Amino acid sequence: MPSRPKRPPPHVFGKSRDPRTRRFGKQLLNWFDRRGRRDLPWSRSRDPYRIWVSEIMLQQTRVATVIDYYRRFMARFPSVNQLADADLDEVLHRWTGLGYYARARNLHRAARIVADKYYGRFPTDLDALVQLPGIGRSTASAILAFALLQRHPILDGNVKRVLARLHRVDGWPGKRAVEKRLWILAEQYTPGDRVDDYTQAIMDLGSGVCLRRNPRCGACPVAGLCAAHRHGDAEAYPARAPRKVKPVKETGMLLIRNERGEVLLEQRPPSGIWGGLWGLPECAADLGSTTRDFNTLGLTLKTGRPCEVIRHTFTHFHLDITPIPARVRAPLDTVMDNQNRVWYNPEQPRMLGLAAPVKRLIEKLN
DNA sequence: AAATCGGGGTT
DNA sequence: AACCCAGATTT
Repeated sequence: MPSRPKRPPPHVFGKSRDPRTRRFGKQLLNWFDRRGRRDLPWSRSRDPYRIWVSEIMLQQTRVATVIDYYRRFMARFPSVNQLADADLDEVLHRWTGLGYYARARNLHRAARIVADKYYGRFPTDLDALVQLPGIGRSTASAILAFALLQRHPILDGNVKRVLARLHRVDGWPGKRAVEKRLWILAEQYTPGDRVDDYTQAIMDLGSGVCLRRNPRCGACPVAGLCAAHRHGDAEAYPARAPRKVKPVKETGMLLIRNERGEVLLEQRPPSGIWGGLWGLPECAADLGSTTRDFNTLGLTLKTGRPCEVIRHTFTHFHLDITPIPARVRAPLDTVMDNQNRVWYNPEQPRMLGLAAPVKRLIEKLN
């Protein structure tokens, strides 16, 4: 555990900040001192590893869900070296239920880089941290602010909302110009003194008070400084993304059972949809009942009547999946490539990361 | 059904 | 620099 660094003296920063900015920080920290949560497993930690894992988990999941996963994850991988030594499949398995497996893969990759290149110690400058997979500017800043009390602004979804309302920033934050403006505001407001508390406070304000809908402006410590609150249109900020029509794509998924009731899974290519996860072999959606050779699988299959289509929706398209049950009639000469294929027993799930709809389909087999 | 969200990737 | 993409959950 790294030793706790001293806080920079207050006079180093903050003297030149304008009164409004300082009032914001003061009122926010005051609120945090009274209402802030400090009882979470990663709260008050100065260990970059613990902070990093919590930040990655929290990117995609709410606090209440993260707590248990975080405890288990930390119990199994107490240090970055132990995470680096683990098999990816086990890391993915421990992640099952949190979703967003790409982040677990990045976590594992980054752990190996930290272990190999930095001898298990996290880099202490922003640029080096941002080089690590899965760590962008905001996450890197949060790690350095919490672990080393370095003054860096963060800009996660909660902070974006707070700042967009505070200054009635027009436009969708997905646009470069809007995001840039928000980063400038974030930089302006970030204090040198108590940067860790400030960072936690502004995130908590966004997640607990400055809600996307029905913001609790009555409970907000900085409502008096908020332009949107003054105009009574807080909910209009930040502007929402322009929406588009989602195309529908179709695929068939083979539920191939063997005589032991196991189902055949394939590991997907490392990039693209469900990258690196295990899934069912795909085929044409309109494959009828038939017996035919599947040369790529090395099997002769008898496919049955297709099951009901399930729709899985991504940000950009709908995927209509037709599950097609199948039995193995005979192995072909082609050798099963054991690296990428596995017989999976739904009764005794193995340590594999499964794509969400695949998991649903397999669970329905029981 | 729509909105959400930081990071990665492409042009 | 200015986009688009992935993925799963909540509302």
